[in-house]
Amino acid sequence: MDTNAAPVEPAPGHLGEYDHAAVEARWRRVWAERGDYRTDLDLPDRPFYNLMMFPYPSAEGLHVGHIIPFAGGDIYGRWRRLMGDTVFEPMGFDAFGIHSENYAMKIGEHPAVVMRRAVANFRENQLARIGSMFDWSHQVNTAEPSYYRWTQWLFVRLFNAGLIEWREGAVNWCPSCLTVLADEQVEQGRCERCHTPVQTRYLRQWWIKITRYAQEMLDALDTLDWSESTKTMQRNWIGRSEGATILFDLEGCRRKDVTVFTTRPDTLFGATFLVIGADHPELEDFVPPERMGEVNAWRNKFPPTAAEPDFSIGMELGSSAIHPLTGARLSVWAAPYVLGGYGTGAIMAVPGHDARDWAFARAHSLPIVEVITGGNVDAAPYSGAGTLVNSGDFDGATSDDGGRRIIARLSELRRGQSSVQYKLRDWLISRQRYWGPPIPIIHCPKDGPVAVPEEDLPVLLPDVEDFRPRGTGLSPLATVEEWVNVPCPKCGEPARRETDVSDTFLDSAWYHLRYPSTDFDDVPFDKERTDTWLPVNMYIGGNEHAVRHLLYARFVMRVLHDMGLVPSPEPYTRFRAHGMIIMDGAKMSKSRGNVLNPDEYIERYGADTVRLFMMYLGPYTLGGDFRDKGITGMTRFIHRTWRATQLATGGDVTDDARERRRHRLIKQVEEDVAELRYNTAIAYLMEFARDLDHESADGTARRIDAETLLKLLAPFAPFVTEELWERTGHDGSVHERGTWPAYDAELAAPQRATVAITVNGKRRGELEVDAGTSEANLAALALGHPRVVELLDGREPRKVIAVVDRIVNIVTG
RNA sequence: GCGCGGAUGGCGGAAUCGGUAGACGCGCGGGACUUAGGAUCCCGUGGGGUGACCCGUCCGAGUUCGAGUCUCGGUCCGCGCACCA
Repeated sequence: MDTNAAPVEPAPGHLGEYDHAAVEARWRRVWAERGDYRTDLDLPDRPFYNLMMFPYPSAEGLHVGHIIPFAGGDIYGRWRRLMGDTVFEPMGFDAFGIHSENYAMKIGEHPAVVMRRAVANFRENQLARIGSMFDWSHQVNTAEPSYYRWTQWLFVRLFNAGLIEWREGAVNWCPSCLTVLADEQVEQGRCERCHTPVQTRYLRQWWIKITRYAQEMLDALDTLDWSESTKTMQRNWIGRSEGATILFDLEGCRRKDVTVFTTRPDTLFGATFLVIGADHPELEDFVPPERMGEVNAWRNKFPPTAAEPDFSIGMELGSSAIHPLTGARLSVWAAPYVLGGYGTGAIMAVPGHDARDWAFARAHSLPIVEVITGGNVDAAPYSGAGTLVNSGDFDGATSDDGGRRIIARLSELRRGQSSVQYKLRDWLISRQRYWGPPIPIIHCPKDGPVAVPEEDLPVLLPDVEDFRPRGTGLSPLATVEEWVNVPCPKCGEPARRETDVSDTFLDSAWYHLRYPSTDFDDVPFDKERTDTWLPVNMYIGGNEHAVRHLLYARFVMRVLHDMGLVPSPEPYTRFRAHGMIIMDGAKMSKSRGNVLNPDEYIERYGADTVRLFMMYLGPYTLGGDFRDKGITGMTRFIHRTWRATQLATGGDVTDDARERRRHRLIKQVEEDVAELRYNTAIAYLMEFARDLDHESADGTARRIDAETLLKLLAPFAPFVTEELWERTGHDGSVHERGTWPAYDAELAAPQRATVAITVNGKRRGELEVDAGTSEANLAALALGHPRVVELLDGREPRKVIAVVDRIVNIVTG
């Protein structure tokens, strides 16, 4: 065969030009008109809820990074549909929140106006073009009253269940955003949105008691089919740690005693002082009355949320504590290095065996005692295990055993017990901002905080002109007198509305419940619909939401399940975190100025090409480097498919080798798509398309191979495959449910095998054999191989290892 | 600091249970067709020698007939958490 000959081209015009813009516009229109992607939610055959994290509609629009979840999730959904599932794939908008509000302020427009414009742009100009089969008849928008009415309903239900509390606490205050931030919105002491150093304020706020579910949520992680990285992050965030609580008596202050938490009860005899968190809500109770003023002045002097720990900051309070076993008198300190919000907010300091306590003791000339052998505590803290010394009766015990015995002794004295603590904190949901759902509470002078009756919901967000935050600790809503003043729902006396709005994460914590029920306005989620569709079968999104959104959503689902309102305690059966797309080795972000708009790529190459290209960049769950150079490879692939499938008109249907090749392809693509290994699935399709193209050129290409290629490619490139399906004479859609080709495992298995021959581990030849040729036969064939005979030169091999279909290794002396 | 990933040609990445390293694509080289091509198609492409040979998967040890893959030690990169007692 002349290898340089170009394939025979058909007469010009025969195939038509591939015009991606025309093809995609046409099928977008046809699909919309026919309602191909409207799901019958009431009579699903095999319901499959395929969800992708919804975006917040920023004014900048989508960037190429968004294609990853939206196209990647859609490919999976389209595949499930071809496999026979009734796939529900909705999309919506996380439209409330500080981010949208800040942008509105920047451009001096009302957030509602900005939001409506951004949503329209996202939906009509961007999401609609990427070829995902979103069912827009069930769109969700968290900023619409028809949605946030039910967010408020959820708040009321949580409140009535005793899971929401109004209490004072040290909170993170962003002096630029002029609002409270949750702990997880603070990054290294700075606001995650504007990077301003965060301050601490003491305010009365609304908290959701998520900590009650810490253990349950930790345990249930084992039952979830989620990305391991995500589960690990949740485990770390929940942060279970085991240890003991120990009671110390106090003298010289209002409090009689204090409980501390430690993970090292074996070091109890090394405790030489106590430290109370500087942000402890009841710090004053630890201070002798005459020193109260001095301590408060000190406490207000420094920002407790410092970026870098500073162990020189601390103050001796003047009261003292009594060691529960030795009776020794220990000094009591306050310092910011101890967190008022974790454990009991107070610690016993064991400077010999804890690095932080050691640094503090050194800075303040406090005694350091060795109670565990293994280091030199004068030179450095030793935090490993060892043998107890200077510990009275417990000397000589190991750390483990000593710890257990000390807890037992404390227990007898009613001075301590083993204990479990979690890093997870309660969820602070108050925001002193405008652009969110008003918290549905009315404060009555007589009845205290009263939930707005469910029939009075929604509490509409009043339309105010000046929505900018005040910085007073009060939301802009507080200035709307006619809105704030209402009668108490309980007693009818004059009362005032809560003026804070709730955290955006409350909106997104339950949106998966709303999608199937958007056509119900009397309930947040219809029972039957919810039982049919929940939990979500597949959820795809970024790992940046691993611990907040995903944890809150799990919490809400669990609570609703305990209330008997939803069929499962977990919202998402399967979750996969997609990888991050980087650009020139750097994360894509606005601040780097390397955010790419997908519109121009779709315009230029078409959505099919862009989808394929993005999925081909690297392993889906690891991400990859975006360099648009390689996109031409995808254009070639689609052109090749365009040509090859239209020219494959007949062929020998019974051709055994080609039939085996076809079955093998189906198996490979199916197995890869099931595990989101899109890059390798595409590689197999390209290989197949290349072969088919060559066969088309010499007129032997089989129609069934073309059909198979179109079916397998359909989830990746929905437009062009649909067009070609029609052009190759088919009625109906290539995406029709349940039409994925089946493969025969026997046919998919290779029939011939190339077996390598190695001598002492070095490759010296190969054998072409029937697949499954026995080890004995392989060994015999290998020993008869001329090259092997030559190398052995009459010597007897010491050992011959043969592995069926793989290798023969001959070992000589 | 702690936790979790990762390191393979010029580049992105393949490689099942430990069994032919480099699938597929980009780029590059050569060719075909063209007035031209940054269009399209075909062939080649880890490095070195250029005869069937040697060297090659971050570095160093180890286990094994055989290691990209397993074990131990180290380096570098990314992500997450970061005073959590």
